[in-house]
Amino acid sequence: MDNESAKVKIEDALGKETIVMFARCEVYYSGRAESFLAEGDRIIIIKQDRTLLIHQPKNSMPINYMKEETEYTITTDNKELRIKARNKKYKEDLEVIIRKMYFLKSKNLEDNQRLIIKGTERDMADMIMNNPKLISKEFKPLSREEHTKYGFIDVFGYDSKGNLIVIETKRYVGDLKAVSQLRRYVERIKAAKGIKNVKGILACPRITPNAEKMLHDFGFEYKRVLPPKYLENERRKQKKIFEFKK
Amino acid sequence: MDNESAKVKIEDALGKETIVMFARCEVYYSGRAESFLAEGDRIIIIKQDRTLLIHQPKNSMPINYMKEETEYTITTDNKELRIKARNKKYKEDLEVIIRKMYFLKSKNLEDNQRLIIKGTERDMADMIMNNPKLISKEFKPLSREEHTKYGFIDVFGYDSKGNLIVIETKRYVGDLKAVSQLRRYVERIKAAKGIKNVKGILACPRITPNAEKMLHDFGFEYKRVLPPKYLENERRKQKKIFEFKK
DNA sequence: GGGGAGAGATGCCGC
DNA sequence: GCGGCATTTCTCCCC
Repeated sequence: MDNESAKVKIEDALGKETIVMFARCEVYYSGRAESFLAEGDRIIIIKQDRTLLIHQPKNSMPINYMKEETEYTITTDNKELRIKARNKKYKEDLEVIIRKMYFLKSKNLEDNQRLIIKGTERDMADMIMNNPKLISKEFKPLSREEHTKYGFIDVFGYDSKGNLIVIETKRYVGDLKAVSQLRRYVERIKAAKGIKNVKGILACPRITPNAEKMLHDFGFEYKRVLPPKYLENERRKQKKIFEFKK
Repeated sequence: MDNESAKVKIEDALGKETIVMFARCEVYYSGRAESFLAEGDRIIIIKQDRTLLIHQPKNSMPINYMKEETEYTITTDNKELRIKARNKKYKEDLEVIIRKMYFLKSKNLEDNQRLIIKGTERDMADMIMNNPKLISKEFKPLSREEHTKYGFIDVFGYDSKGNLIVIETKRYVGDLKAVSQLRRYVERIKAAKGIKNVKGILACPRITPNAEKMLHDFGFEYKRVLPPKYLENERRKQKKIFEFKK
């Protein structure tokens, strides 16, 4: 395909059809950072919302990209096709210099579906609210997403001894960051209420050794809790996979 | 294209060529979480390293995906083409049920280039190491990436009054997390060295109000520092963009 | 729009 | 492999 035809095709499709190209190109980016990618073969996608994605033939992340509502200027001569992309909102500029267009295709795609997802940290906190015994027999939950100046508490409550309880949940591994987060909330609650009997609990399936050490240094507790999806997996181990489908 | 031909094309290209499809499909995923995506038009990509990407016609993130080294099983009948993807390492499964294959293309792409990038947090810390006056006239840097049990310190040093200095850098906005991080390091240094005269400095272009409050609560300092790329931008404001293109 | 935090985060580096 | 952490993070929610 010659450069002039490619230019026309892209301009006609922009904002109406999703465009996919295989092309040999180099890429310049300037915005939140600055980057340069030397010549190589890539997949270039311009979506219907004017999102730009440039993918190398390996790895899952795009090597360069621009967000939705980007403006495009296409220029061409005998040797090159240049796609200049500018996003005013994010103050970003990107230029693709295409040295060889192997292939270009565009099509209007219709898709208004949203992903339905289960097994998130939110589900985990909800599970604890609904079944506080997962933390302990004494735990009484009060609220979810309690707002403090120093952030939001996942689950907030008290126990039979009159202690306030701050719970931070993690769906996978509790790490140093999670302990820091918990500490911030516990101290904020102590300061805000002017009391000292506030306990911190980190609820997650696993914890790193350093995080556990730090947790104990500050007098907090680790409570092993599995996210809801694992429980479901337990229940249907004998059943076949994907049975959750709707 | 009939399902049987598509199946053969995909099987032939797998691991050798990058495959791009426009297809009407639904998607099931089970692994770290579980998800379902009802029928719609999407771009499906299988890269040469067996990475799978499914993109809707809007937004920059893939709606579903599988990592490199995924194994594929393609099955078909008159009505559907099913792509079953399994990743043993990450214990993830995904299934794409294609109801309409609009288009399929594959090609071997050659690309061994790596992105050259400037203006990262690492560059910012390096800049402070090389030009400590950006922090203050008294600051003397000692090391980058100093390791402690509670994490790595971006820039570590001392001042003319004999205080140790811990600097945490952020390339954009300093937030509560950044202050927590700084605090962790300062306390760790105090504990490890058994001393009290350790100062914490958060070096970044901007800081959130709550973070600034927390910073002052703990006796730390905010030092406004711009990442190197902004400085370069200043220098070449009159020049045309993309001149950095090395 | 800013602030705060999760994400099927991913990717990088170090041990 | 795990740990710790930045990311052109992105996305969502709430004020």
